Amino acid sequence: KDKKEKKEKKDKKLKKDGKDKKDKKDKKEKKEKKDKKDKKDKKEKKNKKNKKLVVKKGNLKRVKGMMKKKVAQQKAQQKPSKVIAKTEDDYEPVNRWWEQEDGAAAGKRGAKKWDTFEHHGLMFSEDYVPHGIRMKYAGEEVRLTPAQEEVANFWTSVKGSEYEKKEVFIKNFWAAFTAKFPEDTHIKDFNKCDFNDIWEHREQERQARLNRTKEEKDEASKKEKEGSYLFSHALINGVRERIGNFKLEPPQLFRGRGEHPKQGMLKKRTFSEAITINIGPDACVPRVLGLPGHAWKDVVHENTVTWIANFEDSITLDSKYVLFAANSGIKGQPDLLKYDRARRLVSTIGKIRESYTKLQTSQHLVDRQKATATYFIDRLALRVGGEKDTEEEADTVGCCSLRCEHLTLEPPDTISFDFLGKDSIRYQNTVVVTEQVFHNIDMFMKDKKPEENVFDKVTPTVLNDYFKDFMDDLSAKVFRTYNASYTLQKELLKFPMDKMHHYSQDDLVKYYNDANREVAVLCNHQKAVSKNHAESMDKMNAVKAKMEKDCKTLRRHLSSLNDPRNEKLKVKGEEAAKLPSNAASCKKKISEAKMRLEKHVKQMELKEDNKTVSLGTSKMNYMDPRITVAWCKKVDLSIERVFPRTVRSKFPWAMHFPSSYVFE
DNA sequence: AAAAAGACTTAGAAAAATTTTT
DNA sequence: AAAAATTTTTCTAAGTCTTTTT
Repeated sequence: KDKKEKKEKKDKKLKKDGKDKKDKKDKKEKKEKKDKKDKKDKKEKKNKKNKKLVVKKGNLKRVKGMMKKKVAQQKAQQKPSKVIAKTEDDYEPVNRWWEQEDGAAAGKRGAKKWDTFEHHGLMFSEDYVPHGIRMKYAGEEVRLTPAQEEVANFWTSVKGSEYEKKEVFIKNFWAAFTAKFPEDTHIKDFNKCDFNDIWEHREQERQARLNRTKEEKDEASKKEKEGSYLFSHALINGVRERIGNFKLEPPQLFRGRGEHPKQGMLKKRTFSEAITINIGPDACVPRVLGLPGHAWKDVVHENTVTWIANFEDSITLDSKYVLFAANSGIKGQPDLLKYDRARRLVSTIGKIRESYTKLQTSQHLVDRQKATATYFIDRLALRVGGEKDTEEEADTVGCCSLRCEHLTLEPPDTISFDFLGKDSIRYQNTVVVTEQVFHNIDMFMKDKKPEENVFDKVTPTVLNDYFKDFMDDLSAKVFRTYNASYTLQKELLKFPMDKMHHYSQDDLVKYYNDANREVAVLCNHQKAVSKNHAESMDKMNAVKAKMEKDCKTLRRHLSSLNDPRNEKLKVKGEEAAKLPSNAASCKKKISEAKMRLEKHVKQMELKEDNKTVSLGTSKMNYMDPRITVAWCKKVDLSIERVFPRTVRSKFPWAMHFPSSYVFE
């Protein structure tokens, strides 16, 4: 049965691919693509061999079953004399946990995650290799020790970014840099330092790397893969799964977001002595590869957690985790539960709204604040906003930590928000609220200083405890997931199914992206304006002007064609030759040119609208992927057009849902 | 009851890869 | 063929939220 389904899928895909290609590509391109694909296939075959090796090394009983399966798979693949096309399923065997009954059960927090678990530890970066380029101090060359030189390198890698100009960053870097010098050094003044030679040298290296030929790049990435394949996957319950961050973070100057007080501090190289390894009790403890003579801090066998290793971050001093990649079952299971939780909120939200509307008039200040804060979390999809220590972190806020200075009240019912949220992203929004909410906020803010909290009686714990009354696994963040998914569905439902056939695949993608954008705006997912946005906008404006001129020229030409008495156009030879010789063809040209102009203007608008909006975050984290899958099936749009590979491989469990799926 | 620890999700920047334009 | 633009992937910072400790 399984095979049949797979085959069907493949066939469908093939057809679609064909269609897409016909749309645009000419034959040449087709051929090229095929070649590329063939290459890929070869590569993947090699990888598979490697995988087998890894499996062989494993000493687990379960592996035997897997091996049999794999052999069978391979035989099946070898049999047909011609392989016409491969799907992604052929490249990486997926762990189909969702096909088992209650397959996501292990996704619950604290549930047992594995019976057997083995991996090869973490990948350490190579030791620092000095280049010997000197810095200048007050015009004089200074020879640097390797340790000094390394920190100097870190500084040059920040050149051209905002960090280079930030006072705090410079201060912290300077402290880290001078710590590498003896106390009696004459190097005392940052402004007398000139790192340009070092920058130049590293920039040259960077350019050389960028300018490598395709072959050289492929060769390098092949080598890189060979070097990391040992570490990139773990074997959990006998299933090979990708690890997300198996490479240790290279040392660098800490790049905190916004006004982070620790930006520019030296983030030190992590050694094995700071790392705890989590692994099956029967598995071999991995060697500390690359650091001879070193040992792990500890080895534990905890099968109720998802981490592979855990180490202390030298900047924040709290622990960081090495975790599985997003496409792994161990990440997929809790993710599925997350979206189902948000779905259950759809049928509970009515009760919650009723409750908090009532509580907004409560005699108890705590309840009143709680209910009003919940209103924001529900209606504006604000984050809950835990307390932060501004000595240690950037000063950002969420709902509970909003201060009076972040709100402006405009009677009778309008509130303006202006604050820095997560990642120091600015949230600016003006909303009309209910009379009661306005009254409450006004009351909470009365007699408070700008730097005091609006909701001084409420903390995330208070809110989350309140939410537990309605659903035992409801917390503040679920409202964001719910809101995002609900909005996507609402927007996609507006699609006119009866006019479906007037929509090209590109039109459908645009329709989807418009819905996606609604969600991203709601969640305030932003990105920095690209460096050359203004420039390319200017270019597009120039093209627009040219198009408008062309339209005008054609219209004048038409009028002179219609009536010779009208003023003749004064155009030069080449351009004149292009003008049509009769009125009918001129009319046609005008309408064509008009269409082109309209399309171009639309494109410009879209670009401007998208300038600061990031669609990816909601796609990866907030919108139930089954809504997208269902819609794509309904309108016959191939999922690849809206879900890039990373997204598809994160949501394999969502792909089989039918077009009738609803988020409710 | 408050604070800290612990574990995991969510986030934008930057790098890398790919596609489009010149 | 090179350059520019755009998309995708990688990286790791920055949140949330539950559990444990004080």
